[in-house]
Amino acid sequence: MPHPPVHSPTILCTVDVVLLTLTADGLQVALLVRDRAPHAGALALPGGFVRPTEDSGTRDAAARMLREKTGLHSPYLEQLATFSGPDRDPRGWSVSVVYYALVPPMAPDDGAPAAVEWHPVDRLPPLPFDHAEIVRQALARVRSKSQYSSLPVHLCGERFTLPQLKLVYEAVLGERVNQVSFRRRMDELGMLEPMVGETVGGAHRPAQVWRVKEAFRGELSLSERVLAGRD
Amino acid sequence: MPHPPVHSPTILCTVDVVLLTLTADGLQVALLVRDRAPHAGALALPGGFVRPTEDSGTRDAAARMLREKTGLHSPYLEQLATFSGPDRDPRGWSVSVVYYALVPPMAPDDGAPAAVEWHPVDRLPPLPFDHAEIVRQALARVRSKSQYSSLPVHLCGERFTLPQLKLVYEAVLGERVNQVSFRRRMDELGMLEPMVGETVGGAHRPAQVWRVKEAFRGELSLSERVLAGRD
DNA sequence: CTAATAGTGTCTATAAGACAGTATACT
DNA sequence: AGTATACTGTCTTATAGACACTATTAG
Repeated sequence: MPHPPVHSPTILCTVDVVLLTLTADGLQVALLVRDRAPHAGALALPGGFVRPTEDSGTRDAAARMLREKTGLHSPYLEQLATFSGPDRDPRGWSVSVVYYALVPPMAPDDGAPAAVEWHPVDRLPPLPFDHAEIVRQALARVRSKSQYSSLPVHLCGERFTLPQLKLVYEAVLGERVNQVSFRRRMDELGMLEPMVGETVGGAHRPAQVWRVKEAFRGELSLSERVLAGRD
Repeated sequence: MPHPPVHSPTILCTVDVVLLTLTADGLQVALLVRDRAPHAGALALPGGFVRPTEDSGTRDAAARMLREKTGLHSPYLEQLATFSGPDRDPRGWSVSVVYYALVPPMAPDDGAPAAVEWHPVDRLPPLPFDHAEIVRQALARVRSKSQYSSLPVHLCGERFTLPQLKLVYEAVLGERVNQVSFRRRMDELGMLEPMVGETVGGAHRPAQVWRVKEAFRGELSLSERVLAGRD
């Protein structure tokens, strides 16, 4: 049986994850202090080697990386792209399959190891490898997909109000969203259901609480049209 | 210096290419007869092992694969996704970074080795590995991107008429395109320039010949809106 | 002149945005 | 009652599609 070119130098096969959340300070990306060379001590994306004995695929490896390194489970985990080349990792020719994940903002000690540092995506520290470029592409993807899909709901908790969700879209897209159109679209998508009777709101008229319908949980709703048109 | 887990079984790192063209019989995908195990003799996507000593990245490997196996150079070559797992290749745990390419229909003996077989995408023979799924995803991507970008121009030759280009969009999208809207959009994109004086057309009014402007060649024009609305 | 395709002008339908109104809480 | 926010009704504007008209060629 013919075999791969064993005479060739080994290719390092890794997975990296761009884990994003949204706080009052905008989109944040999870960074970890690397505990080993190369770049020991530096802040970098969670990642590591694929383990053929454990992982059933790179997606599985990415989920494992999240679990082991951040203590998180993200229901939304999607492949971004694969980065490769002889120079991106000083250890040798490497291939990194990159995933991105979106999670709701966490309570301060919500099981996440203290090692996780959240950094605003527009004020990142210098990152090792090609991680800066990877984050840039992840952001572009998230912003692009948010135009015509329900992606941003993964940045909300399980229950949310439409004004809250609108703010999330605005934060991700970086521009104002038309209130009337936004509500029309969310209605047309048919993806949300009101928690009847449940409202939240402090000093003024309380807002209806919604959640994603069972059938739509875990996957995205795609729209033919732009979901969040400008105001 | 810490090293990758050398005790782990090797991960096979490969590249596959979904090469598409458009003929009167619709979208066609390039298949090659495999000359070695596994699946020797079967029709499969062009692909092979990444060669760290030769390739500067997986994109480069994909371009090499195209060149070596089909004799073609495709100006449009984009990463589709990466497929991985223990079972997709009988030789072991593998990662395949898949690219897709679009080329104009070729003259019968335009340098392509005889080994290249073009098959209509909607009537493919059984394919080995996970190549059927890969082709499916490539088609979905191409159709999706054609909605709002100039992608289909890569299926035309260097010069084309607007009626021809409209037919290409219709073939890719699988639905009729509104003539007036189509011309409006192509005009607004500002990507095409007329070859003044050049027209083609047989028995009736000849059509203006166009080409992609220098500045837009090699890259896509993206539109905020749907490029090819229904008729 | 006819036929057939290329290309345009313009009306209509649809969808998005603006804006102002009503609704409902807390003070 | 006042005020601030939630939500809605409706007018205006922008964009897409339908349709018919003109343009240009061959025969």
